Amino acid sequence: MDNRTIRTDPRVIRTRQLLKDAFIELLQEMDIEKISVNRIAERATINRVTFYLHYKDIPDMMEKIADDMIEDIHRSLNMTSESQPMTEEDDWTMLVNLLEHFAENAKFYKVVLASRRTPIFTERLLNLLTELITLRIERMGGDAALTTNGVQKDIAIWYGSSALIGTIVAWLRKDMPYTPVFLAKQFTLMRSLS
Amino acid sequence: MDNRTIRTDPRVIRTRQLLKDAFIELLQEMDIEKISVNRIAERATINRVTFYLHYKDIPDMMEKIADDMIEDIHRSLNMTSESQPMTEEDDWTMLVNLLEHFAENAKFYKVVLASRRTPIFTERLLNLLTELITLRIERMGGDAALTTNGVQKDIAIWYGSSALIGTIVAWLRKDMPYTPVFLAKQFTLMRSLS
DNA sequence: GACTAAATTTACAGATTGTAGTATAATTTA
DNA sequence: TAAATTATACTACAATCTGTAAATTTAGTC
Repeated sequence: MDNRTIRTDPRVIRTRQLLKDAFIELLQEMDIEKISVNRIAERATINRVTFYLHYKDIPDMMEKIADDMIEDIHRSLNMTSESQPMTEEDDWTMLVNLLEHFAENAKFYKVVLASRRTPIFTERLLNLLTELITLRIERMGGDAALTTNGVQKDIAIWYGSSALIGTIVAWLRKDMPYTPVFLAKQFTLMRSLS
Repeated sequence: MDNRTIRTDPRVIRTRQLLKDAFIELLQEMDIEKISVNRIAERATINRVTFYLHYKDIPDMMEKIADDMIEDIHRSLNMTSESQPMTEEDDWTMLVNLLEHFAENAKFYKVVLASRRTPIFTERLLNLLTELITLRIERMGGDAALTTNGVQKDIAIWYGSSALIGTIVAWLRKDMPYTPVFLAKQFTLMRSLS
């Protein structure tokens, strides 16, 4: 079975859809560690062996579903023929399109992005940074309690903490090409607005 | 065994350290799905049954290790007695302390935060957003190619893409308390600097 | 040295995994 | 429409993993 090219056979489409739906359902109900091929096949009313005709294992299935997700998002962006030449207008449109795409498929995205799929460590660290940034923002905006420069407080917190942890992770992945002090300076430069 | 309070017995400390080291080692070598209690115990030169004397299962062990991690980080911050009263100076110091703590324990953090523990979906989306933001930044700074306002380009990209995806995830978790358009406006307000 | 608690050893039932071979059903093509 | 192709179902199997139990040995504490 040529996995990515030939898949017009309605049986293939149906089977994969059933498996995907079953997997998303199960992700809502339990942690991923508890999801077995057995359970997925059972929920999908598909024979377990058939699963292996389509996917190597569960991680492989997740990769394929993620591939489809990226395709969907690309479509939702309404990219003009070439992706290079873009105006500020297009920039705004793309961002809105992206967010609306998430809103329309919120059920799916909430499960695969926002449920407890976030590994425990990143999650804990994110919580910690969120606390710290909350303190910092509340300290700054003693008067402008709720909004700062027209930015909603909670959104600024989400933004700042995610940016922080994400940058740290990227920095670690690249084997720390900058010193801690340099990176810290960069942080202060970038968040000088919020 | 009172898990968090009484653990002065050197045997307990030794066993948990061996289990933790073995787990971190295995995480470097293979995906988490392939890590079994069997393998951990084997690598730790500890009887498999002993694992269950300390942890319910692997996710439980990860939680406990994450607890310890948060404790460590808190210590590294050098919080002054009270955490509330802080100056801008303290803010800077904390940030530097945090980054230096990561640098000192990079081996551990790189494995638990920066290896492929990031779930496939978030990872894929992060890659996509990184591409988009890279385009945007390169478009803006046609002249100021490498640095914008003194901010390193790659760092600005890490920062912006992480902030974007993190905010979206938080927004989804909260069941989208803002409309897509409103959220998009907030994004433009916050990144108006970068 | 006696007492206490942790770790080991052995054993077991139940579940999961991945693969194989054959049979049946659905789809496509000539 | 009939034949050829391909997907799915069914049954079965060995290997591994899980979680728990009981009895024993080892190490630490008082």
